Amino acid sequence: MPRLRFAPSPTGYLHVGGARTALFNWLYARRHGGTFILRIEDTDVERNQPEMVTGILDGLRWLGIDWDEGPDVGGPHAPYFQSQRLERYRAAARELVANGHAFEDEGAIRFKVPPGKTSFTDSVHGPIEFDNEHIENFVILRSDTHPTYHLSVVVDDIDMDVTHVVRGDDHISNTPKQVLLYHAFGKTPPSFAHVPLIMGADKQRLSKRHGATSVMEYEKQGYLPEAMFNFLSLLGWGTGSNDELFTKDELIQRFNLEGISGGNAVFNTEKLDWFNHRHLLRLTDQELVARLKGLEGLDGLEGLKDLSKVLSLLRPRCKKLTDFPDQLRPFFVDPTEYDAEGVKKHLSAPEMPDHLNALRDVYATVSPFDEATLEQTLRSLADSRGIKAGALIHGTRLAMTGRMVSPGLFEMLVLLGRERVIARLARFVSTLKK
RNA sequence: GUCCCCGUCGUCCAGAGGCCCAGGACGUGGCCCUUUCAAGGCUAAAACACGGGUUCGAAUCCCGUCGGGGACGCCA
Repeated sequence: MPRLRFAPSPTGYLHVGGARTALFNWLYARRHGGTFILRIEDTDVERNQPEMVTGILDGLRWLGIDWDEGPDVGGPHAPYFQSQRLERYRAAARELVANGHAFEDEGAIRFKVPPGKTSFTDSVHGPIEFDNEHIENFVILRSDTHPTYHLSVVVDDIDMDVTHVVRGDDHISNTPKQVLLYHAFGKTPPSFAHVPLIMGADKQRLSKRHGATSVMEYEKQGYLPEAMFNFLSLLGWGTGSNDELFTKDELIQRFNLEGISGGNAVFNTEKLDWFNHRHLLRLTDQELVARLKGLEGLDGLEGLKDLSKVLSLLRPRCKKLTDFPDQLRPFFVDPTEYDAEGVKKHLSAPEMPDHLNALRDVYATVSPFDEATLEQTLRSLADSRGIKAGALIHGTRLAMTGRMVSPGLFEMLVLLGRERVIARLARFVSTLKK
């Protein structure tokens, strides 16, 4: 059974690049019934920020990536924090010195790179070969007796029986050093898959100046984890088909290392938005309400009359969760202000208040109070008064929402109910007369 | 500078010698629907970096050039 790991160092939040790497590892492990390990590489005392561990864990959990071994859950190879395994690395370094594979140098221990070539087969890039003369005798144990990255990953990956290393492209040139270490320890290297990096719109490596790069930032902005998951998994990987909209399970079924592309991928927020919209549409009402919980201005959402109908009216108009509060407003409170431009555009005719009054009168008694009847009523009223139905519709929309844009008017009227419709019309007319 | 990776529409992905005068998606334009805004339907524009080979035949293989990215730390 394959064993894979995601090994972040807690020097910052979980960014989309790291998340994508974790995702591929997880997908592969789940696809093949393997094990997914989370290991914290916190050997750099200087840059390490312990509080970031929580941030990274939260990011993974939000995406729905769980781990079989690692922090919180433990496992047969605990501890999963490198800072707690220092003795192991020191022993390993001593072993290499004893073997003649490493030597002391100003208090540090360096690996003795042998002459020749070092090669490995990458699942994404195929065979890759480096001439050892381009590899310096690299440090494996610092003079403060902390291990360097190369030593700790290799020792841990050996100890933890890691079979597949899936990581960012930027590690390709580190790989020969690590392969050399495996050989020095008398072990066979795992298989490697180096996935392309995620770039910003300017094709530069993703960084703060590209705006949101933290996974949790996307949660704040109203993105769904399943949408982010779907989007990220298809950044640098293709299923081979033309379909793109997938659930997590579908992605697991399809995932394979061979489908990972060799070139860098640009993070396209517009496409993320589209994925989010589509996944939003797939949510049941219950799920949607649960996701919406906690957003400002949505107190009492669950008790809203005809909630399900209201939501289906708004769904096509929302890309993100954060779009809902604003769209939902008219269903919670009467408008207190009316779009000035809209009033000017649609209510400038002096007889408009009268028309709206007349509409209010018929709406007060019309029955049934349903879409078809309301529309018919409005249209024949407009007819008899010699005005366009559109004029009355726009005016009524302003009265109901205070705005120029809204979902379909008649659908809204029904959901608002006779009382509110009448009251809002009356209020709007009195405002107009002032 | 040295080494490594990569190079198909603006972007993501398909294409693993003839099925490709290159396909899907996002975005963009147009049309339809329509009470506004969305959504939806239809449709259009849009790419094999360049130059040499190999081959009856190349987006697909080889070489070179150019371009992009990455690595060259007692960071990970």
